[in-house]
Amino acid sequence: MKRNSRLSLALHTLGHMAGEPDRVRTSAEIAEHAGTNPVVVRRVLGKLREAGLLTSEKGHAGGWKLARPPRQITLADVYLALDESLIATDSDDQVPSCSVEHALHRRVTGVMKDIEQSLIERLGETSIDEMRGA
Amino acid sequence: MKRNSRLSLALHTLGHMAGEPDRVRTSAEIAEHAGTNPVVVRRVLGKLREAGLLTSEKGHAGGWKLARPPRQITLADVYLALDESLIATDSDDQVPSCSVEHALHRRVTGVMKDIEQSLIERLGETSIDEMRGA
DNA sequence: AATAATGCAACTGAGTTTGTTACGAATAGC
DNA sequence: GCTATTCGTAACAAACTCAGTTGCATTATT
Repeated sequence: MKRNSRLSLALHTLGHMAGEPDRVRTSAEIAEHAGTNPVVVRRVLGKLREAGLLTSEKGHAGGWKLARPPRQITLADVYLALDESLIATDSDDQVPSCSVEHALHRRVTGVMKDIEQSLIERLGETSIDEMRGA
Repeated sequence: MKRNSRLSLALHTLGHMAGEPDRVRTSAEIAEHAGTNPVVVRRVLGKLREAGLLTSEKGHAGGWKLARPPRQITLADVYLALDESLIATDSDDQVPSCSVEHALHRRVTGVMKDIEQSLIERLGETSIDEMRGA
């Protein structure tokens, strides 16, 4: 895998789950489908669980399941859950001292935040139901 | 610096240039403002030059300048010039063999491409003139 | 008790990216 | 022509990121 593999893994898995919402899947099963490792799956799906998109059960017959109907989970939910912040600006310890620089910096940051907001709104228009498979 | 520093560096520099479009700036000067290294600046701005957004002149009194009026350079131009592909899908050597998987894979890929297209369109609505400083 | 699953920490290896040095090529001014 | 200045590029080091892996504790079912 390469870049954005977390987002990709999340979307593929949710796409599967949207097809059979009631089926409980183990991380091993999901990892097999995705061609990766169960621990990696648990790491990514753990984020989605924290965000309330999935539930997981330990022990025998445990595994992962959607926490809501597929139509009520949007790509924005997934994006925010993964906390990727693709349009991230530089860190706060990087703010320039010069006032002209500072003004420009704030403007650039503001524009980037606007763009990210637009992206999130756009993502909110698509539910995982719209890419379900099987 | 951290993540997306290339995009950030490009936007900050273009923001400056949009404020004084005729002024020629050296990579050393730009690097000083950005708190980085001239070679790093040349690397990033080189991409923008390849895309036709900037011009550079060697030798005495050489340096960098906008190739077009600030209003005619959009954030989409910058994004595409840097070739970042934030919403990139996984590489082609990763396509699954199972037909069900394959169908889902194509759908997920399609959705991600749509999203990236939306992002680019949104970026095209803002020109670097709108974040000019000084 | 045995089995099967998640949760989590720690480590490794590959890959990416920034920073740096060095040097060649081109240009302007003297 | 000579010199100073600047870009262009290659090569390398250091830091960081990330997927993958192992190991083990915890929890739940049988």
